[in-house]
Amino acid sequence: MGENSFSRELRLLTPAHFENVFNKAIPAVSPQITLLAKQNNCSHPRLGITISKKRVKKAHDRNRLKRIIRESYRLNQNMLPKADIVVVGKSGLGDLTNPELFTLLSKLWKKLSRRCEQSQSG
RNA sequence: GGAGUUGGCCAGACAAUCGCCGUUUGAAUUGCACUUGUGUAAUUCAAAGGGAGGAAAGUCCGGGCUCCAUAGGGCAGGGUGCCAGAUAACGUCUGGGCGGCGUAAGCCGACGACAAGUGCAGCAGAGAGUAGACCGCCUAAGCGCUGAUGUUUCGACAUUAACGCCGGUAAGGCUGAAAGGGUGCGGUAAGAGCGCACCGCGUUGCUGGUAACAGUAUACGGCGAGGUAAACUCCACCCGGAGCAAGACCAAAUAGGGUUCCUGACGGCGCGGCCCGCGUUGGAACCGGGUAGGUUGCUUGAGCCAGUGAGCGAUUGCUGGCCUAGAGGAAUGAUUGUCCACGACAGAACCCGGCUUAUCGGCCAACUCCAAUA
Repeated sequence: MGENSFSRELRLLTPAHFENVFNKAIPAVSPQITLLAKQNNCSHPRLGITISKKRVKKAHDRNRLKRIIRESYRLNQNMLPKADIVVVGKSGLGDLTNPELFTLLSKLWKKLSRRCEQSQSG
C-alpha cells in the first residue's frame, strides 16, 4: 500500500462511528467547515464527511466537495493524529473554488492535530 | 451570401504525477474440500483493459421485475378523450382530418357530447335565455275627444284630419365579450323567415374514404337547438395494491422460544462457622424465528452497431458483429503543463420507453424565403 492511498480502512463506515465522534469531539472551526475529531484505537486516522442537501443543493457540487476533501485528507494523512475525524459542511461551502478549499483544509488539519496533541498531553 | 424551419450528432483536447471502484490474466499467502495436486473462497502484489448524462434532474405518465391480494361480474374512485396505426405499454410517437398562425419551409391545439338532464354568467343595458318596448317607428282594427265636410226626423249618423288611450313592432339606436342567422326583393299601418331568391346552418340520402371527415342534392326543416363540460353530468375505452429501504439467502454478541435427553430438588448458587430455614435455578444436543452485520437482487437488455427486406412513416422481420459503469457514509477524481473555438446545464443508485424543465457553444443534412452571379 502506498503512503498516500485512501482505502476503506481509512473511512468511517457506519452511522455508529459517526455518532461516536459527535459525542465527545475536539473541534476545529471555520466559517464554511467544521472538523470534529476523537481519538480512536486504530493505528491510523479515519475520515467521514457530511454535507447536507440543505447546505449544498446540487448533487454535482456535493460530489465535488467530497472529492476535494478526500483528496486533501489523502495528501495530509501522515501529519494527522490517530483519530476519527468528521468533516461537516456548512452553507457557503459550495461557493469556494478548489484551490481555496485546499488551502482552507490544510490550515484546519494543522489546527486539529495541534489541538489533539494538547488534549493528549494535558 | 443573408434570414429562417425541421431532423440528427458532439459535450474541450493531449501529456505527466498521485489516488478510487469493478473486470480479466499471472503470482504469493491462508482457509476449506477431497479423487493428494487439483478445485474453490478470501486477502495482497503486478499487468492489461473499462469507469456518469443528453438531460444522469423533476418524479409527471407507461411498462418489466419482486412480494401481497385475487373464481367471475358489477358499483364506487381515478385516468384518457378528433380518426387510424405503431408499441411491452403510455397521457408517447407516426400518418391523416378539422381549426388557427406564418409570404413559405413549417408550427400550435384536452379537438367526444350542451339537440338527455341539472347548474353557472360581474359591470353595463329596456332586455342575457320558453327574450326584451328605454329611445325610435306605426295608429290599420277597437275606444275617447276636438275640428271640418256631408246627410238629417235636429236626437244624432257617416266620412276625414289631428291628438290621446288600448296597443302593434325586433328594421334602426343605445349597452355589452355575446342581443336569438346574413344580403336583397316582396310584403305591411309600421315591421317581422311573414313569403321568396341566394348564401349560411341543421336533418336525411347519395358519392369518396377503414375512419375522423370531405363533396354533393329538382330532397327536407324557416332556423325551434346562444356560451360554458380544465361545471356536475352523459358516452366510449383503460386501471388490484405496494415498491429494490421490493424480495431471497447466511447469520455474531446478547436476550429469548420449542422438542428431546442428562442430572434430579436428598443437587448447585446466595445468606451462614455449622444445622435448620429462606431465596434462586442447571447442563447437552437438535429445531425454528431473527437484530447488528454480510451476501445477493445488480446489470445481457423490449440492448447497441452495420447490412438488407416490408411500410409514406412511427416501427418491424432477417443476417452478421459487439459487451459498453455497477458504487454502497456511496468510485468514476486531483494537481501541473501545453493548445484552442476559453468549456454551459449538471452526477447513475433495480432496469427500460416517454414527457417536462436546465443548458456555453459547435458540426452535419434536408427544405423555405430574399438578394446576387453565371
